[in-house]
Amino acid sequence: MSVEFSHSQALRLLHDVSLAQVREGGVDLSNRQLAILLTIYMDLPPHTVRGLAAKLNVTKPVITRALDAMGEMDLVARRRDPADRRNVIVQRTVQGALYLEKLGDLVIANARTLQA
Amino acid sequence: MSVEFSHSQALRLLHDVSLAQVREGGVDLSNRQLAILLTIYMDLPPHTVRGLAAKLNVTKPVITRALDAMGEMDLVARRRDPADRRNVIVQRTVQGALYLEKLGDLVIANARTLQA
DNA sequence: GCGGATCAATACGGCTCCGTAACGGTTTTG
DNA sequence: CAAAACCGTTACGGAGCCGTATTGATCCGC
Repeated sequence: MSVEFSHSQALRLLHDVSLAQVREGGVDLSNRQLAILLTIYMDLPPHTVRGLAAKLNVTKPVITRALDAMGEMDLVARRRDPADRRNVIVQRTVQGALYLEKLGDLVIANARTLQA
Repeated sequence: MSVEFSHSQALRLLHDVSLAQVREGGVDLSNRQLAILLTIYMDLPPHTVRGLAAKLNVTKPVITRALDAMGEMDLVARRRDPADRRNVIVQRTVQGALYLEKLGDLVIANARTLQA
């Protein structure tokens, strides 16, 4: 089932969500970091640095640094691939799942208040 | 008319939109900048630096710097208030309206593809 | 008018992220 | 096995944004 809404509803939703994020002032991820985090949690594993870099069309150091930052916040975890020890497998964490759950709730709550 | 969707739909929408923004690699605004831009275009004018700072719960220099950056991209314009020359009135631009129109289209297009 | 209040902008030091390039560790190839 | 390929990380210089404090301009109360 697809979701339909108007142009102004779409912008209003973005506005309300980003405003809530800014006003809250808690965890504040860049657009790139959020894209990486959501990819890790919504696309099928396994996720490697190289794979994420290709999927997001950015360089590998960008992924490494984003994982450093989000790992510091316990939003993701890293682990060497035992099968090929050159690879790093990026894994989800309880903290990360919790963060995205709240983010999803925020979107839903704001979507519900949209006027046509 | 409100818009209802599921938790995973909400996150999928965020994922697709942020991914498109990152992959595209064009104009990339911080969360704060986007919140400011959307406020300028969706809330009733007039918009002052102080007013925006209060609405977003950030300090005034944050607004000034964001307006500097977005003004450089022609997404917003500044003008002294003739009635009280201490104030600066923030105005919309054609370029800014165009950017938000594309952004809204991106959200709508992605929302349409959501699966239940 | 003059002093204080109010507005936006700027100065400053610090932090984060960027892109390119180089690096060690691991695996594959010939 | 040695050489080449591959993977993730780190080094480096540069750019952008942060918060606090200050400045310069303008308005208001007495």
